[in-house]
Order: sequence, then C-alpha cells, then structure tokens
Amino acid sequence: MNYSKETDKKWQEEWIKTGLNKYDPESKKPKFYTMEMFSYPSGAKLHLGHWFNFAPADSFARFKKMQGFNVFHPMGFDAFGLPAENYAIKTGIHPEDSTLKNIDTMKRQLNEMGGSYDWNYSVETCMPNYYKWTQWLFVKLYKAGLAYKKEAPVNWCDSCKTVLANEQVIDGCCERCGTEVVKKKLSQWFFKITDYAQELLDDLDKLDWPESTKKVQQNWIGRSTGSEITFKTEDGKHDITVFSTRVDTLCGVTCMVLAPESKLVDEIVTPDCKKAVEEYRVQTSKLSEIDRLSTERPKTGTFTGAYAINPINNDKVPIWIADYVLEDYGTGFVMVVPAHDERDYEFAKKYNIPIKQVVRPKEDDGKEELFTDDGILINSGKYDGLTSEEARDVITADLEKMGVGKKTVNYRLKDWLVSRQRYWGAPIPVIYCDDCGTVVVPEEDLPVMLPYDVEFKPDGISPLKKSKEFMNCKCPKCGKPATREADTLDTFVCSSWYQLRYPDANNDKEIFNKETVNKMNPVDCYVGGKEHAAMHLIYTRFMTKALRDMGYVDFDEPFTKLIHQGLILGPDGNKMSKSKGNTVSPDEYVDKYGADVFRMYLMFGFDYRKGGPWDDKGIEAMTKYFARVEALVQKTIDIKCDTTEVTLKEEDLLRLKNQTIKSMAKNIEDFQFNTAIARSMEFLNGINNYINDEKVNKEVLVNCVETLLKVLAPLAPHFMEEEWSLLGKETSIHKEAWPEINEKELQGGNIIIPVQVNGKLKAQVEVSSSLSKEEILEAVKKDEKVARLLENNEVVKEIYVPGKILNLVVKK
RNA sequence: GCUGAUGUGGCGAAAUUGGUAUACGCACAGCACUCAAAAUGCUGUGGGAAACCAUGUGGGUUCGAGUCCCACCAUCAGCACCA
Repeated sequence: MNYSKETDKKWQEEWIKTGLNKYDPESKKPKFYTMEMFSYPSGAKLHLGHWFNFAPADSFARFKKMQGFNVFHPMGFDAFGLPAENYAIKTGIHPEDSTLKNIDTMKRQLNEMGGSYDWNYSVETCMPNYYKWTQWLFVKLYKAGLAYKKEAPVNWCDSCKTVLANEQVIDGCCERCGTEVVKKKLSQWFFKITDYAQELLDDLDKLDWPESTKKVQQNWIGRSTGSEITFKTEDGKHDITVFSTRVDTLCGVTCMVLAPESKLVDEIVTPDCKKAVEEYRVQTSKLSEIDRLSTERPKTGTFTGAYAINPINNDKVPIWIADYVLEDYGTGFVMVVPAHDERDYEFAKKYNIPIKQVVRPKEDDGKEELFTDDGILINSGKYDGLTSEEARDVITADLEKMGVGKKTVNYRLKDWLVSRQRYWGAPIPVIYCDDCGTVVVPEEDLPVMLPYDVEFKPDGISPLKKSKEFMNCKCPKCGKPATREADTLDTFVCSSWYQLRYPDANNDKEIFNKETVNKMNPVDCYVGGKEHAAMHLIYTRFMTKALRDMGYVDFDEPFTKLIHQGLILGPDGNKMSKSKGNTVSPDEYVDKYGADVFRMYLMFGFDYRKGGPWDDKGIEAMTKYFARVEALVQKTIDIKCDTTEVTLKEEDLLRLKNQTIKSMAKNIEDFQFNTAIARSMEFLNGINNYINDEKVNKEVLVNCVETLLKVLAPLAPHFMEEEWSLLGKETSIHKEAWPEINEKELQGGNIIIPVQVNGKLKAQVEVSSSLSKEEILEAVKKDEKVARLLENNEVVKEIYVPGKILNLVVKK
C-alpha cells in the first residue's frame, strides 16, 4: 500500500496553500451549518472519543459540501472550567498556560485528522474577546430581569470547595470527585430559566432530536398540573398554601407537613413544641443530600403544636414538620392524605395520624387502607359519587369561588445557579457599592478582565477575593470606592451561546451582527454526546429564547437536528479511564496507518450512534481495502480499451454505480457510515468483477472508478485526493459535486425476482427489469421447481411487489 | 418504583421501514501462486442428511413479520420522598 501518514501531510499542506477549507460568507449557495460540541482542552491530546465524535462528523460536513451547500463547520474550545484549575492546583502550572498550550496541540491534531475547519471562525471561551460577550450577556439578562441574586441553600462539595449545580449532583455526590454533597446557604446569582419552562417543554415538538433526549428534558422540566389550596392556621393569622395534584382527596386531609427549613415554622410553633422542633431542624441540617433523598429511610418528623383548618370541610388538622417535604418544590408545604398517598401513609402510620378514606376504587368497595389510584369519592359530603377526575375540577372551582384555591402548574425545573467560587471562569460583571448597592458593570467597561496573578488554591474563599487589585474598584454610578463580585460564571454559561458567535467570531463591536446571526442560525445539525442531554442542551435553548425576547435573534431554537454519537469503550467493555488502564490512544494507530485508515475504521467498525468496546482486529482489513482501491486505480490507468459497446454487463455495472451513489448518500445523511462504506466495498467488488471479464469498455470503467473516488472522498479525504491526482486530475476532488443519479441507468440491467409459494421462498428467477407482472408470471411458471409445486394446486392469489417479490397463494 | 432504549451467526454488524434474514467485513477452512512461508487472489462458511427449522420467550394480525399488536424475560441508561 502506498497510502501513509505522509500522504496526509502532503495534502494537508497543499490544502492550506490553496485555502481549500476557507469558508466563503458571500457564497450564493444555500447555507448548511453543522458543528460538533466543542472540546474541553483539559487533556493535552485528542483522545479516541474526540476522534469518534469529530472524524465522522467531519465526513458528514464534507458530504454536505459536495451536495452543493455552503457548509459552515466551525470548531472551538470550551476553555474555562474546573479540570484546568484542578490540574493547576496539582502541578502549579497556571490554567491559562496549560489551557492555551493544550489548545495549540489539539488544533494541530484536529488538522492532522483532516478536519475541514476554517480556524478564522473559532472561539476560545477563556479569551477576553469571547468572555467580554459572555459578561455582556449577563448584563443584558440582569437588565431584562432574568438574572437575580438570592440567598439559597446550595450544593456544596467540601472537597472541590465549590458550589455545584443540581445537575452536577449525582446520587447526592459530587459529579467530579464523588464526595457527599452538603447543603450550605450562600448568596448566589441565578438565571431565571423557570420563566421559560413551558416553552422549553412545548418546543421540543419542533425539534429533530433523539426521542430519548427529549424525554430527558421533559423529565427534567417535570411539569405537573394540580391546584393550590390555602389553609388557614387555627388562629387565623397565617396562610398555608399547598400544591396538590390530587385535590379530589382534599376531604381526606388529616395533617399538614411543612419543610423543616420553612420560615413559617418559627411563627406558628407553640412554646411547648419549640424545643423538639429546634432539635429536629438541627438533626435535618446534619443530613447529607444522599440521606435526605433516600426513599429507603424511614420518615421522620415532629409536631409544631399548631393546627390548620381545611377550607373545604373545616376539619382541624395538626401541623407537623418532616424532612421528606422539600423546601424548593411546590410551596414547601404539603397536605397529608394518608389513605391515598404512599408517603403520607407511611408517615401517618408511624405517628398515629388518622387515616381517612375519601376515594374508593371504581370496581369494588375499597377495603384497602391505602389506595392511590383515581376512583369514586366517598366521605366527602356533597362531592360523594363524583369520579376523581370530576372532583378535581369541581372542588378546585369551589375553592376558587371561596378565594382559597386555583388551578396551577408546577415544574421540577429550578432556576439556573450560575455563581462559582472558582478562579478559572468569566468574572461576574457586578460591583457592590455601599451607597448604590448592586451595580452591573457598564457595557463600555467590559470585559472585566480575569487577573493572571491570583492565588487559586482552594480554601473555601473565592480566589478572586484574595486579589486586592481585582476587588477594589470605583462604583460606576457614584464613583466611590466599591468592591467587585468575586465569583465567576458557570462554564455552561460560556457554552450556552457559542454557536451564535462562530459565524461572526471576530466582531469586536458587538456580540454578533444581527443579520449574520439570523442568516446562519439555527444550527442545522449538531453532533455530540448524550451526557449533555439535560444541562448544556437545555441551557443553550434557554439562552436562545432569552436572546430572542431581548430582540437579538429572530429564531426560537438553537439546534434543529441533534445527533448523539455512541461511546467507545475500552477493550474490556468498560468505560475508558486512566485508573482502569484500559485507554486506547489514537496516535499510535494514526502514526502507523494514517489518519484516513483510522477514520474509515472508526466509521466502518461501529454503529455511530451506538459505539461499543474497542477492538482493532479489523483495522488491518481497512488497509487491505485501501490497497484494493489503489490497485484498481492503477489497473484503470494501465488497462486498454477493448470495446465501446454497452452490453448487459455494462448495464449491470452502471446500475450498481447508481445504487451505490443513492444508498451512500442516504447512509451518510443519516450518519450510518458503516453501511455507506459497505456499499462502497460492494461497488469496488463489482468493478473488479467487471475488469476480470474479457472485454472492458474503458469509458464505463473510468466513469465508475471516478465515481467510487468521489463517494469515498468525504470519508477518506487525503487518500481520495491522492488517488484523484493519480488519475491525472489537477483540481481537488473536494471541489467535485456529489455524483448525480442517472435514473435510466438505475433501472437498466437484469433483476432477480424471488418467488414465494404460500409465503415460503421457493425459487429465484432472473428477468429483465422492464418486464410486466404478466410476463414475469409467465417466466416464473416455466421454472421447474415452481411448476412442480403448482401441479394439482389452484393458484388463488398472485401478489407481485414490483422489482421485489412474487408470492403465489395456492389451494390444494 | 417510573420512563426510555436494546436483544439477529463464533465476532463487529446489515435488512430500501411489512417483501429473498444474516449484506459488508472479521475470524475460520479449502484451493491457486511459492521450494516453503508471508502477502495476494479465488471458493466456501446459521443449523439440519433432507423435508424443513432459525432474529430473547410465548401468543396474535397478515398472502408474507427481525419489522406491527398483546403478554413475558434479560441487559443497559436516565429519573426518583416532585406532593
């Protein structure tokens, strides 16, 4: 085989010289914006996962280009974040130094992969020319009322010394280090993503995304419909509003439960219960997230001494506190209906709270103590006999008339906590002044530069707080000495808008030109891992909608189509990790076989959406395939022309050619690279068979070989460029259009019709593709085997699917 | 517990969406070339002597089911005291 990594190098240099990958914003062709989730430059090198994500996606971009689109296929770096900072803490190397170095290495490697990126359109989120606009966005959100600060219990990782987003807490533990997460109250910045909960849910319907990812988002948003009901305390001084999806069980309320953290508790607790309540609260605050959320843990709680009045029937019920009630879901208060809710039942059983049945099953009398389904109302006064569905409407309407209830919708989604007590991030552009209070940094003063020389070792204090130079400033409003916000922004803020910046990446006057952003967006196809189904993808959708409402963009959604590549596991079937020692380095393979063999192997050996355990057994086979292509090209150059006739043989070959073009286009469009390559192999086999026969029509042969090179060009860009030039071509194969399908050639030649009798395959008959049903039937009946089966039997039905199958139904 | 996905040869996998199940490869075997080996090329390769039987299991719809419907089983993933 002649192809090697030297071939890659030769053409990479040539492409730089000719500017092959330059993006032309003035092009009149229709735009096609496709991109991969940008990479995080934490490691020094591209790993196998990057290759598997980027190389096939690059082939897809190249394919769209051949199809006549003005393809925009940018790449950048998600450069802020914890790993670089943790690495710095470990080694003492400054995050900026390591990050910029890693970016250089990764850029070089992406070029060596053959990525068709135009680096003039790129973003690096840690650079002031980018984070200036991240800060600008913060300012805009603040002015639009979508950014606010509040004291809130946050997830605190005592090992990383930082606050974590809800999404970063896995089973009550820190996503990164596995330490148990504890609750801590801090004053934090939030983005009001909950304002968009309904739209985020509704617009999922518009998206060409994997259903599973939509489900994750639906789940994450967690919409539930129900009613709010206001109880009064016995003394009439306080309102306790609860949210319930089961108002039909309102008459069965035998108790109220408040979240222990609730401020209302202080106001209603009676003196003789105060001590027990205080003790219970201390006990609760000591619990880690993991214990608090465990469903296995027995329910606990304590009585406050106070009572509430049920507005529907004036029942007097005790008010308790219990830690199974969460402060930040619903209203933080719950009405307890032990007979019809499992958790309430468990709680009531333990503390001897009465159990009052108000719904019975539709089928029987309902002797069970606990019944959680919908049914028929009983023991509910005038509501008796209604179904649960009816009762919910009627009771809510009655409550509304009384002014103590209404229909509401609740979401599990919480506002997005964006403050991080970390160094390596975009500083939050806020100044605190003793006189003026919270002041956002004026746009003309942006960016708020991240200082280089800062002590960033973690000790629970934000690193920036330790830099006097950074902290001390003047109030933009009154000019008096003031201090800066010391926290930085969650990196998900940086990545929530980068796709809008790419097309106008060098704009230093504005975040992006409005016309450009609207022309290029939304992204037509976005490719990346499904681990971002909940976080990055929902934040980016939110940011797009917020920008739309502020008038900066004219579209609703950032990514029209979404593809998740699968995960390449270690050879042992486990997720690759350094600690398991099962990592596979792409570099050795690329060095040995060349980038294109490696790309092709990744695409051929795995289902793109599925991935799987790494196995390099087949990689030699790919070099064999390359050698066969080389041999074919050489033969084509050498072979002499025997005939100019077009017989059935040529017709068959031309049909195969057109089938190949058709199915490969469909396969690549759908990210089914494995089958696309399989089709190209069949085509190569077909051409070889043709050559091995006696007479060769060179015009047909050259046409087919050129087609083969073209359809492989997006998949093996260096190798095909080389073979194309060997055929004597002087312009790049990457400027060629995707071959057109010739319908006439596609229909020509012979076809084989499978013949079934009573649904079982009995024979295959080769006929010309132009024959009619009658003619085919006639030919089939002449077939010996078929004729024998039809003897003494009556054909009652003939089903012919043109070009596909013939089924004869016979009766004995 | 809830939700979703997946289940096809010795292996990676395919099947134009209801129309020849196992394409394309790997591995294996045989043959050719060679003194020999490697490389390469060709041929074969689900089971069964055959009728036939085979797409996790059992039913169903249909002329025809890997594909659609019902009920199970197994594996994986996400969510989970959400009121």
